[in-house]
Amino acid sequence: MEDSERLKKQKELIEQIGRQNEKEGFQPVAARILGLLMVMDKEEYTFEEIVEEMQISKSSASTALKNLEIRGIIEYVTYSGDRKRYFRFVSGEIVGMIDEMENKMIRNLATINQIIELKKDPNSRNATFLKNVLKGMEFFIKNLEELKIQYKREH
Amino acid sequence: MEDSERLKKQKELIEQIGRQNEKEGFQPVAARILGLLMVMDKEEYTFEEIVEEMQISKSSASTALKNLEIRGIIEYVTYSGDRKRYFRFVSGEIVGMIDEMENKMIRNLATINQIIELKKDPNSRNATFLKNVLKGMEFFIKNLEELKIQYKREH
DNA sequence: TTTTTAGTTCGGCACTAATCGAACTAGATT
DNA sequence: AATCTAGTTCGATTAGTGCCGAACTAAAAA
Repeated sequence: MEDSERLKKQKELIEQIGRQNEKEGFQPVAARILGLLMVMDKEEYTFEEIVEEMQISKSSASTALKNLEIRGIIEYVTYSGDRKRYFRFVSGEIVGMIDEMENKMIRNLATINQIIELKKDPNSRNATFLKNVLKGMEFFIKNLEELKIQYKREH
Repeated sequence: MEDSERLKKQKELIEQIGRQNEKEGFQPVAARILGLLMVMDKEEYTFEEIVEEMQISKSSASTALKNLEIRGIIEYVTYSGDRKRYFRFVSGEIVGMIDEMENKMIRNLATINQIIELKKDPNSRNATFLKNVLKGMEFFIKNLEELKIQYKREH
């Protein structure tokens, strides 16, 4: 593929990833910066370069980058003798992603337990439904735990 | 537990679930209606009852209920000789939840593949990182598939 | 045929979130 | 000491959501 064609496709992909990330709760600018840092061949962007590339104000860049950094999705490095920050994305550890999913499930599990405990009739439609969900969640959480161990062993 | 005390705790739980659901992208009113339908002992609420209970306008109720229904989270039933709709929450099938998670992963996987394909240097830091993430995701997706089968067999 | 019931749709207000520009800061350079 | 660089912080503005009331509709009841 020609370089110019690849660049064009990369830009399109950044936009697509941007929209995808917006759905994950990122603000538009942050979502696209993240896309930039993932997609482009250049792997470390300075603050100024991001402002240039994305056509955004310095203040927007500043807030977006801070947010992304706090969430642990990007980081920056510096090189001695150079005051600039070089931003790059932090590789998402797959086990960490699974952990996150699991934690969310565990929180939901706790809530569902609370609902059931407050039911007058523990055999009502909803109570029964919720108990089933609970059982299923417990099954998957237990097995995810094992999968994580297996994955760590294999890699 | 006394009925009045339970009711009080149920109301609190609805509020808590409401806030939780807001974080999942539901609008405040929809988030709390969902809580109501899950928590209360009464398992089918009419439109009017929801308006009453939640102290919201009919229009808000209408939009919130439509949204929840479109998302497949609640449904309504009718009884012959009664024009009212009786809303209730749809029990989340655990396997369905896992499917959803899996589909999200698969979509991410497709995106990551696109990124890698557009990289000039397939051995660059980011390309390598992304390939690792890809491998991990494939591992978990494959095994989730097996877990689902096992779960279905056991239940 | 008129009225009532059970909602839906629409326009607008209120509030929140996103982005901007301008002023500022702290460290490096001249 | 003054200037430059690399950002940050702080209102102001704009864009977007959420919710409401009022008007509307379609079916049932009187």
